[in-house]
Amino acid sequence: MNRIEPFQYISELKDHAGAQVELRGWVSNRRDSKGLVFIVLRDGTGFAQCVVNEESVGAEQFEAAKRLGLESSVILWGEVREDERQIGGYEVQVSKLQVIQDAADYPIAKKEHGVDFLIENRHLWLRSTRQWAIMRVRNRVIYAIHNFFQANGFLQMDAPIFTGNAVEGTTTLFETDFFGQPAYLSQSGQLYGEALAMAHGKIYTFGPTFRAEKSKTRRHLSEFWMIEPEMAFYDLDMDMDLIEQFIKAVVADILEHCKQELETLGRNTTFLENAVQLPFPRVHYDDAVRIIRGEQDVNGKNSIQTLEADLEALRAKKAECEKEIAEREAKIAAGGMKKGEVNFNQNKIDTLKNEVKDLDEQLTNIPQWLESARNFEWGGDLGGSDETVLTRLFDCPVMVYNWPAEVKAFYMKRDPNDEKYVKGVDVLAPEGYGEIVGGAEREDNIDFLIERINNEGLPMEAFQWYLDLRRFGTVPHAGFGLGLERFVMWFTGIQHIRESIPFPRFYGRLKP
RNA sequence: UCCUCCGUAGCUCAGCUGGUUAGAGCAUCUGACUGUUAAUCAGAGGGUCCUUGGUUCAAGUCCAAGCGGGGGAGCCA
Repeated sequence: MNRIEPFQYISELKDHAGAQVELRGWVSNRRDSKGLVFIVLRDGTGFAQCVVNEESVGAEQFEAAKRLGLESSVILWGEVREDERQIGGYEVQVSKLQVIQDAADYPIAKKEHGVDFLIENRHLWLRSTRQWAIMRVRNRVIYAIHNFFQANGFLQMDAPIFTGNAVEGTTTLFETDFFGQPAYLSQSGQLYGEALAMAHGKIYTFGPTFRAEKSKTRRHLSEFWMIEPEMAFYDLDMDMDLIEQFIKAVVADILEHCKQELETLGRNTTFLENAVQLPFPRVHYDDAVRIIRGEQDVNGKNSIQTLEADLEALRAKKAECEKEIAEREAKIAAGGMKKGEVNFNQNKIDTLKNEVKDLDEQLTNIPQWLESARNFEWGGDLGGSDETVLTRLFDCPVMVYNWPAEVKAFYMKRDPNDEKYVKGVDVLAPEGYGEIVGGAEREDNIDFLIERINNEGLPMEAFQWYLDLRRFGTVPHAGFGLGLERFVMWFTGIQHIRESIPFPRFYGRLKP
């Protein structure tokens, strides 16, 4: 488009070195010294330090700048100077300043906050550096996903959000009133995706999904976004090939286009780079069970021993933290310290104490995980901890395929070689991020499908339209579902899925 | 639904085996400082210790119930 804005953006400063610019934005931080005020301005495209000098702007504007509250909105004019010490490498020497609004008592302070407080102020929290970076990665992930599918002959087709029945029959759904009859918020667009694949060959849906489970974990949401491709004439092997190429393409795109954001987030990109370079291991469910139970090693690594070593390492780390806390406390108690030094040590102690809390939580969880891994029985679904145990042994995403039929949904195709199994696949991300993709070849035989619907006790009437897809030109086909937020979580390295979506909805949280 | 941890200033937290008037940092306000990076320094204001009940001469601290929250299990992406 032709340029509309009569002002410049922080992201453009590098093109204006030595020149005058006009910036419009918000005061994300302010410090002052005699005759100088340092404003860290943010405008959505980035952050830049702007220096207000009393001699350049005069007493009146200087006083105004000195009093600006955090998140005040301002317009600044000034000269761009290169300065290696600054974020982005540039700063602005302000010659004129106009305050749009002087904001008072911004609730989010320049210090640590608890999760609950931050979620309560999510509408403001989104302005902070980390959240800003996460949202930019999210945007690029969405863009890269569309790019990949659009470039490879897939049509984007949306599934309905109101549905008359549950897809898998197992999960709790949100019930609403649809002109007098009960309707459920969609928990998956997959069945509709299959109908569209029979019309267009290769399609994908990209929409919100809803689960009413009262989950209280760092990787569950009540409302999240799912991408569900569906391909006619694909079997499970082709499905897995697609999943792998797709994930590699999106990861590569993010590594290329979100360098700055990943750096801001302090993300170690080793595993992301691995995901682009290394072939994803494909592990049969039976092998996964043996690996989890510690009966089969992977590249010389044993699951139980690895977990026990992790436990030992955590204990050592905790002891180290406690030692440092004691040392710093003793130093403070000894006295003779300047106030600033006391504060510095006190802050260190606070950080360490929080670390110890986190470690304690892991120390109570891991023994339970060990117990669950040792006693894992063939035929069960992998729990969150089992996923961690398994992925801990690999350096890139792992695909577990051929699952026991009982633990998977009715629409998955039974393996003709052994009917105990269905041709499903779960993709587990490394670094403890767990299941990011669930996919399968679909049952294309109408008789088997009817049998499964009956066995699960699902209402046959609701599935008649779906069975039509098998009555009229049934073909082998496959697809998968990808959780956008879990994907974003893994890319950004964040510990909580609630940070991966602008306004998270989860058990107990409907506002803001 | 189950297990587990937590609830003290606007925010993050300390407060020991119950014992004077409830503590710190940040934030806010006043002042100092011409290069700060969560700036620093001096000072000021700021409290229903989640609620209810109990034990006690005495409860932020102990006990019980409730409410709210974190993490995990189940369920899944």
